[in-house]
Amino acid sequence: MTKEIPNISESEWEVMNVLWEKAPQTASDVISTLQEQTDWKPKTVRTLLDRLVHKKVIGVNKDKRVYTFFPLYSQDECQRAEAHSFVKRIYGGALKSMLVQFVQDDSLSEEEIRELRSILNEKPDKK
Amino acid sequence: MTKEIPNISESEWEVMNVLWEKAPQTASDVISTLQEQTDWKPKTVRTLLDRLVHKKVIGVNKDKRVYTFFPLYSQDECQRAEAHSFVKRIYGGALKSMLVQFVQDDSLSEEEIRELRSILNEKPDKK
DNA sequence: AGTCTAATATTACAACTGTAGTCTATAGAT
DNA sequence: ATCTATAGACTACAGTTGTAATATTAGACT
Repeated sequence: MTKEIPNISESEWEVMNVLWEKAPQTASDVISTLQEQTDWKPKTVRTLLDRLVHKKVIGVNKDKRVYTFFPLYSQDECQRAEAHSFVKRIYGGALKSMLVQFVQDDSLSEEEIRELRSILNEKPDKK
Repeated sequence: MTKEIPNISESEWEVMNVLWEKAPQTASDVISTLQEQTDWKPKTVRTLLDRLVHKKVIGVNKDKRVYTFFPLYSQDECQRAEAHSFVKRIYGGALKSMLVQFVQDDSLSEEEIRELRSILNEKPDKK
């Protein structure tokens, strides 16, 4: 019964990341934060917010003169949704292929590899 | 000096996967294969092939009356490109977060986990 | 040689995206 | 009460994507 999460575009993800960081936030808040990381004009961010509201990925509180926005899905939910469709599309579902690639690429630090090992080791035996 | 790989859309990836499987192939070949996995009309697949040619992701051999198509980039290259930008966007670059999520999700079979462990173990110590 | 068929080439068209700009209304400043 | 800066609403506009349909052309068949 997993709710169907709407598609979130690349730019929209940036906005979502800001809102997951802290919510609710006003448009100006989000704009300020994004101004530091991107070169988008305020109106651009505003459009992205409006689109996310329209797509029902975020909600908006209109009680006050200045609206505030907040996510309607957890970051975790959205990440999982994206990740699964991504792995399916790009690796034909073979998650392992991707991991192998990353490990080969040295995308992971020694530290991360150690952590990963322990995560894998702690993984309880399948039911 | 990594060549800039053009963006490959979701549908286009399906086509690419067919061509990486075997190349060169005629449009009909690709169409047949995809007809088994999708419900796309032949013309749709044809359009995707044309677009990939236009984007210079695949090449086309026009010597014969019936053209044949072939990838211009290896699957590996494209996967890496996609994967890196994906992890950056969705997980803020924290690959580990994604892996943890997958492991938690039981996305990996016992078998895969075993394999992964050995991959991690064999990973030579960093220079 | 004429016709049919299968490929190729061209065109379509709406939704989604990236990237804003203009118009309107209102809270705050004077 | 009036003016002004801002927030919000509406509009813009081209490129990408999904999803094809129509038109043309050149071998294959009769």
